[in-house]
Amino acid sequence: MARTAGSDGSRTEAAIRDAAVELIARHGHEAVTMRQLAARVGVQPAALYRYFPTKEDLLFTLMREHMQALIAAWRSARPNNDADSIAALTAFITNHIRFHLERRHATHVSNMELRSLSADRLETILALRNTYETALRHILRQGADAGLFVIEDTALTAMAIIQMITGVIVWFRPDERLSVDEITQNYLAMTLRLTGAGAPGSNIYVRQDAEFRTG
Amino acid sequence: MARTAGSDGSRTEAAIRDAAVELIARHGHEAVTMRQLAARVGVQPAALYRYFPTKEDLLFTLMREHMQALIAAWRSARPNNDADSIAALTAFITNHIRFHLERRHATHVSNMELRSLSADRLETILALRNTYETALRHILRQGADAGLFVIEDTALTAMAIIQMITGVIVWFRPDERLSVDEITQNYLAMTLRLTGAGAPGSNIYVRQDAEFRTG
DNA sequence: GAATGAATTGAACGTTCGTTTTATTAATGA
DNA sequence: TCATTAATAAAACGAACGTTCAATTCATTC
Repeated sequence: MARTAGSDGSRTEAAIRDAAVELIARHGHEAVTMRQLAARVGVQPAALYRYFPTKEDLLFTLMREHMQALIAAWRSARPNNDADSIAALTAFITNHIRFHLERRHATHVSNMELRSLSADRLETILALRNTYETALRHILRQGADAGLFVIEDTALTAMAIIQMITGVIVWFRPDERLSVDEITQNYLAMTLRLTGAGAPGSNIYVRQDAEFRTG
Repeated sequence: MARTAGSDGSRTEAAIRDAAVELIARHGHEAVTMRQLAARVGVQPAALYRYFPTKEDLLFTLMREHMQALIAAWRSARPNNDADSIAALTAFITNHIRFHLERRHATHVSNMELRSLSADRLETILALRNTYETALRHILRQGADAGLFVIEDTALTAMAIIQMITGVIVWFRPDERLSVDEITQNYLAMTLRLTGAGAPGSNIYVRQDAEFRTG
């Protein structure tokens, strides 16, 4: 046997990516073998090496493209510069949760498999992550400066929010009793309270809460 | 060679546990080899099998004892039943962050290596985790019933808080610019706002924030 | 319809893995 | 002091690992 009937390089590569994301998310990069991955795709192990030179290259490619897609998604979703900080934060939370719920497996890979990367590749992924997180820090700082937020420490608050809203992929399952919209609205309400967007003197807290309860 | 001078079973076992927690936290369970672990401890690979029958047994033991220690820590730290929900939540957050910052490596192992466990052992660890998380859900529900908290969904809020306050181990480093106390107070303030403990009509929010800023 | 390149197989390489077995030495207790 | 037990070393096991290479077949082009 050799080349199989109907074989197509671009289709095979896509199948490898899809299978790899799912397998690595479930079992971890170290635990997934090239033979296991090949079996899932329906090819022989050697065929994988036509598309990715090493096992780590495959992992790195998946992670880098996921991070780039996340940054691109935020670039499309963010409001104009003249929007107020609460609108910007709302857009950030909404985009983040939607993006991550649509790509639970890929997010798991990008968050959990950093230690399987070589030093310079780790640096690349962390730089992309920092680019994304800086967007949130900017929103928080602008809102705090404008007196809209109550924030003790911008960097710490940004980490706390990121951890909280990314954590949704840990417990969310497709058959969840709450819809994606309900979950998003709920996390948004919590984030706005957490940032003091509903602090005394502002009516935003009450409005948000009422919206959630009646929606 | 055979038994070495000064060798002591209980000391060797403790050394294996310590080295295993650190290595697994850094590289992952699959990536750590028994030879690597033995070298770190300073014994031959075969010596490990006197203390743990298999590699997975070692991992499971570390995870189970960590979860049991976490539950025990909360049992000692929790206030009386007649304490109000805000005091209970404060105690929970404070205990959680202190415990996790003291055991960053073990927490990493318990949170990240679940997929390396067999089905029934996974169930055991998840049951322990559920026991712990139920304590938080109780606090949130009691506080919401008493009108002290504003919570849309108890289970979801509990997950969000757990993710947020456990996430501290991801970015915290021993040389952090903030002290453990500062970090704890900051997370506590965020959690109280998130749960609406500073909702309009309550003066708790303002008090907490002022305490943090002046402390 | 022959030539050329793309896609894949099948087999094998050397290495490393978790684990087992056996022998040997150090500590312990009568 | 002498048997006994605890603690380890040394060596080896078969299996599985990531990866390579030559051979082979399908698709495409002229």
